[in-house]
Amino acid sequence: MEKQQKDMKKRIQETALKLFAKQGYEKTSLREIAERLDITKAAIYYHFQSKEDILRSIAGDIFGAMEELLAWAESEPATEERRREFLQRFADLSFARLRQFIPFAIANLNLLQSLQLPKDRAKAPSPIDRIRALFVEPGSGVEDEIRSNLALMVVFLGASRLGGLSNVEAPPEQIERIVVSAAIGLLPPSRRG
Amino acid sequence: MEKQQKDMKKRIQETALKLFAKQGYEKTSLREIAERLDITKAAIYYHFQSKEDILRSIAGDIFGAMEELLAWAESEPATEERRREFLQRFADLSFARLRQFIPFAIANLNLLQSLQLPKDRAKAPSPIDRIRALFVEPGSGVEDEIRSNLALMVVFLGASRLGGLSNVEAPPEQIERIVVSAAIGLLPPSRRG
Amino acid sequence: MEKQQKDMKKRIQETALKLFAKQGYEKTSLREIAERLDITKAAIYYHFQSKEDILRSIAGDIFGAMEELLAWAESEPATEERRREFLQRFADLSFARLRQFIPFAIANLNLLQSLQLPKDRAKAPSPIDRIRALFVEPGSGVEDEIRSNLALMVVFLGASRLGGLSNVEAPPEQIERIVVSAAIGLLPPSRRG
Amino acid sequence: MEKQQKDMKKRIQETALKLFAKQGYEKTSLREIAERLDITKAAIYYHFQSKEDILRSIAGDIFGAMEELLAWAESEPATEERRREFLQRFADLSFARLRQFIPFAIANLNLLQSLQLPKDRAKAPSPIDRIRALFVEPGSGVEDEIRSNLALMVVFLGASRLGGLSNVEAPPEQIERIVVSAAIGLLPPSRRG
DNA sequence: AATGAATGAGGATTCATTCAT
DNA sequence: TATGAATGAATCCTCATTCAT
Repeated sequence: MEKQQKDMKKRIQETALKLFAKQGYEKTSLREIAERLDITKAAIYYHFQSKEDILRSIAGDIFGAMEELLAWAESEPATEERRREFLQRFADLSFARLRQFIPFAIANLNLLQSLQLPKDRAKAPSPIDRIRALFVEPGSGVEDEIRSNLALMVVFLGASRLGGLSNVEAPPEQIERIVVSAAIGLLPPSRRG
Repeated sequence: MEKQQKDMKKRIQETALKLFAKQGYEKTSLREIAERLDITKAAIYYHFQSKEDILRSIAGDIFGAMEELLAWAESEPATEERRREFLQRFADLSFARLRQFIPFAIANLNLLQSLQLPKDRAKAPSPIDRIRALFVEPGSGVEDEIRSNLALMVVFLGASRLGGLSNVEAPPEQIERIVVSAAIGLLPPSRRG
Repeated sequence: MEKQQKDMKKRIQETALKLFAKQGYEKTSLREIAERLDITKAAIYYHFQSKEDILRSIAGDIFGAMEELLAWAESEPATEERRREFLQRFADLSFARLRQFIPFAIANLNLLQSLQLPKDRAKAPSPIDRIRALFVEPGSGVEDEIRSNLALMVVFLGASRLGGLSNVEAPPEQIERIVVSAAIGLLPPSRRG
Repeated sequence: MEKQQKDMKKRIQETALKLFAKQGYEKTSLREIAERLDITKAAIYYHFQSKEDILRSIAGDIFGAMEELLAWAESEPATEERRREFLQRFADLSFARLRQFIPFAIANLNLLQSLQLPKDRAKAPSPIDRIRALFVEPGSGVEDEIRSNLALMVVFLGASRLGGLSNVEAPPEQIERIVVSAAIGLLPPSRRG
C-alpha cells in the first residue's frame, strides 16, 4: 500500500479549503467535499467532528504560521526597519501559503472571528490587535492608524488576487514586489524615512 | 392606505441587505427577513420573484449609481485630473451609499459576478473592466495596472471598515479624506504629477 | 372543502402519540409519522418546531388536565374522603384520556422530566410532588409514603394495561372499578377509615 | 495477562445496562459505551455480535434467574403459601439483582418481548404466562387476575424506585418489607386467608 | 397585498456495522 | 484481543419555492 496518497485528513482539509475559497463556506456541502475525494460523508466525520471543525483545523494551521511571524516581530526592536521587514515577511507568507486561504478569509471574516479557538488562545489579544500594535505607536494619530491598516490590507489583497487583480498576467514574484512596495508607500509618511 | 410606511418592497430590500451584509447571503434565510418585517415568506414572493431577485434588485440600484459615475468619467478627457476626480467621486459614493453594501460585495464577489443582470447589460464590458480602462492606458505596464487596482480597492476597503478599520474612531469625513489621499498616493508615480 | 378532516395539527399529535406509545419516542421517526398521514416531513415542521415540540404539545394537554385535577384537590380540605375521591378522579382521567399516553409516559419518564415546560411552570413544584403532598402528611412515616405512591402507580398501571393486563378481557369500566378498589386498599391503613 | 481486571465482556454488559437503564436502549450508542470503557466500538464487536446481542446477553442472565424461580414455584403444590413465598422470592430477586434492570425493562417492554431468545425458549410459554398460571386458577374471575397482576407489578415497581419512589429515604430492606406486604395485601381476598 | 399550508431537495450529523491488519 | 478507517442508511431539520384563497 505504501501510503500512496497523502493522509486522508490532509486531503480533506485541502479539498475543503479549495471549495470554501471558491464558493464560500456555507455553500460548500460535505457531500461535495466527499464526492471530490470519492469517499462518503461519514468518512469525513471519522476525521473531523463537524464541518466547523474542518474549518477550525485549517484556520489553526494558518494562525500558527501567523503566530510565528508575530512572535518574531514582537521580539525585534520597534524600528522602521522592523515594519518594512514585517510587511515583507507578511507578504512572503501570504503569497506563498495563504493564496487559497485569503479570499476565503476575506469572504468569511465574521465566521472566522466567531470560531472558538483552542482554549489558551481564547483571551489573548487577537492577531489583528497585535499587528496594529506593531505599526501604531501610542500617540500616533488616526492617520497613522488608517494608513497602517491599509498597508496590510493591500498586501492581503495583492496576495489574494481580489478585485481586478485576477486578470493581471505577471509572475507572482513580480506582483509581490510591486505590492510590497505599494504597501510600504502607504505607511505613515513620517515613518518612511 | 396612504403609504403610511415606506413601500414594503423598499423595506424588504433594506432588511435583506442588512442581513446579507452581516451574515452572508447564503446564511440569510427568507424566513429571517420575513420575521424581521413581521410578514410572511409568501409576502416576500409577492414583491420579488426569488431570493436572488432581491439581491439583483439591490445590486441593480448600486450598479446604476456606478453606471452614472462611469458614464461621467468616460465622457471626460483622460487626464490625470480625471483619475483623481474619479477616485474622489468613487469615494463619495462608497462612503455615502455603499457602506452597507461593500462588505457584502467583498464577501460575495463570486455570487455577484454570477448574477444575471437585466438583459442589456449582459454582454457589455463589466464595470471592473471599464474602471480599469480609465486607469490603465494601453502600453502601461503591469505595475500601473496593479497600483490602479490597489488604489480602488483601498477606497473600497476604507469605506467598508474591513480589516482593523472597524476600530478606528474618527468622523467618516476624516476617514474618507485620509483614505482618498492614500489611494491617490498609490496611483502609478508617473501619473501623479 | 368543509374541513372534512380534523386539523392537521391534531392529527399529527394523535399519530405521534400512538407511535410514541407503541415503539418509543426515539424509535419513532418523523418520516414514519409523515408517512402514516400521507404528508411530507416538512409539513410536520410547518405545524411544530421540532420533534420534541410535538411531544411537548401532547404532554402539555395532559399536564393541563392533571393541573385541573390537582387544583381541585388542593382546594378541598385534606380529609380521607378527598384522597379517595382524588384516586377515583385520577382513575377516571387515566382510563378515559390517558390510555395511550401512560405507557408512553412510563417508558419515557426521563424524557418527560427533561422537557422544558412553558416558562411559568418552570419552578413550580412538580405534579408528582404535589400529589405526594395530597397523600403524605408531615410526620407520616415511610410506610405511608410508599403505600400512597404505590396506590397511584397501581391506578396508572391499571389504566395503561401494562404487565400482563393487556390480556385481561373485561369491559374497561369493570377493570377501572377493580383497580380503584385495589388502589384504595393500598392506602395507608390508618387512613382508610 | 492475568485477568487483571474483570472480563471486558462483563464490563461491557454492566456499562451497557447502566446506560440503557438511564437513557434508554435507543438513545444509548455503542460509541458512548465504548468511550466509557475507553475502548473502541470495534472492540465491542469482538465480544458481541450486535447491539441487540448485548441486550440479549443481559436479559438472558436475568431470564435465567427468573427461570430458576419459576421452576421452583412450579414444582411446589399450588397453595396460598406458595403464592406468598413466590412474591417474597420475587421481591428478593428484584431488590437484590434487578434494580438496574427493572426501570430498563419497564421502559422497553416491547423491545424485550421482540427479542429473539436463544432457540429453545422460542415457543415455550412466556414467563409472564407462567407467572399468571401460578396465581390464577382456572375459573377464578377477572378480579383475581387483575389483582394478581397488580401485586406483581407493585413488587416490580417497588424495586425499581419508579414514580415518586426515588425520593423515599429508607434502607432497601425496609422498603422491600413494606412493598411485599402491600403486594400481599393486593392478592385476591379469598386467597389471603 | 398578502397568508396558510404544503412540498421536494438538500443540509449536517449519528449510528450500527464491517473488515483488513 | 483489539484498532483504524470506512460505509450506507437513517436521523432531525431548514430552505427556497408554490399555490389556492
